[in-house]
Amino acid sequence: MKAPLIMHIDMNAFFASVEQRSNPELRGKPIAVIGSAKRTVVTTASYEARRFGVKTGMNKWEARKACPSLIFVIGDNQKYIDTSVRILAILKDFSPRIEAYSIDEAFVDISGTGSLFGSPETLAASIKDRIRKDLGLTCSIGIAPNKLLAKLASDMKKPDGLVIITEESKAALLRDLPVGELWGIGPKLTMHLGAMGIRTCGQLGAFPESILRERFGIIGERLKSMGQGMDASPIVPMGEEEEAKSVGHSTTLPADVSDKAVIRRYILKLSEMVGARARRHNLKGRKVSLTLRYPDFYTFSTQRTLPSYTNDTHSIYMTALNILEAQRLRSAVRLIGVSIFDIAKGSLQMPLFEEDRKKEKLLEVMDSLNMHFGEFTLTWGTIFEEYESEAGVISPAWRPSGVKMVNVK
DNA sequence: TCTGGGGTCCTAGGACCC
DNA sequence: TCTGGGGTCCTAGGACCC
Repeated sequence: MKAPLIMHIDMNAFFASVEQRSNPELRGKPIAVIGSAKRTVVTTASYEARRFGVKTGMNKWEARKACPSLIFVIGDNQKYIDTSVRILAILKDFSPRIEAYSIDEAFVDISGTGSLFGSPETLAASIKDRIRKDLGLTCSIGIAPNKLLAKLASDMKKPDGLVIITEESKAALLRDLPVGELWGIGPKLTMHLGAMGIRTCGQLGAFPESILRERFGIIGERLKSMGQGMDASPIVPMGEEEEAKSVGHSTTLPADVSDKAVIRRYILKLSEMVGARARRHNLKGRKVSLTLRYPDFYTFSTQRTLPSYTNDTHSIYMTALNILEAQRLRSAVRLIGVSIFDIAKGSLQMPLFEEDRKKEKLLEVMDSLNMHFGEFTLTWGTIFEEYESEAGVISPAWRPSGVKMVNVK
């Protein structure tokens, strides 16, 4: 049996690089890709901007303060989607087993490709070449026996890096590596582990599993093996992904809102976005949740279980509205979110009654019209123009196809 | 004139049933 | 008057990821 070999490809400053590629005036300059909404954050900073300390997640003012000459570019999701699809097509030439992990990252199973494409170094060089020639973009590539280490490797040299970790080299690498560098160990776990005297992967890998398990539950079982650089998680090739488990949309309002009528209209818009996307993919949910965020960032969501599975905008809206009406708002609201979950494939849940069938027909017509004439041409109730300009930032949970191919205008 | 949006997985506690 | 345990469903919330 051939030894598993996994490649992780991480596009360098993806959105910013695509913008610099398509607009020569931006090349070599500090730029930050942002959303078009009023309260937006930096999605990606170019390497020139990063040198000034501009980071993902900064708001515009923080970013401007870090780098006064920073150029803000409003992101163009369709451009990134098209580019991502082309990258995946290039990867397809090298292996059929590709996991589109996010819009700018992919795992490729390159086990046993040696006879076709040469050594891992040669293969990585060929892929980098194709991406550079065809798209004018650079990427960092990590190659290792599993996904955990491949991801770590691609992160070790940026931009345009290539790092290979082998079974033989991993122990020396992990010995002094901070645990927080590992994929899946975030700030909180780093803190808790630190309090236990565990700071490096070497220490984590040598720690008694029983204690980790006791302290961290099911995650604890994995932690020790992660510290040892072991990971059995499989590549999930494109087209073999599991069905989505939830479908949702949320929006940060241009300004905090306390008027319930306005909040209701946003809930309607979000319900329609959720319903339309779920219907497009024939998914129905049995639970609806409404999320509210207050100006102090206190965020909570309340869910309600429905008697049957639905993807009907009206049902989603009414349920979310019921949740809202049961709340006493603490203050003005900053963010509103609506999602459905506990998902079933729609065809498994045929409507029982004629009324429901008629409603479904109506929704189908509405959806097809909206598809031709743009979102929200037709919808339940009134959606005012004032909301049309709200634009989102593309989700990294994005997939080239299926329900996760969200493209918020 | 602060702090986006879309996800997954896990845990804990309470209701309810046998 | 005091004593269970197991199982499922449900909700809320947190950690993590890009």
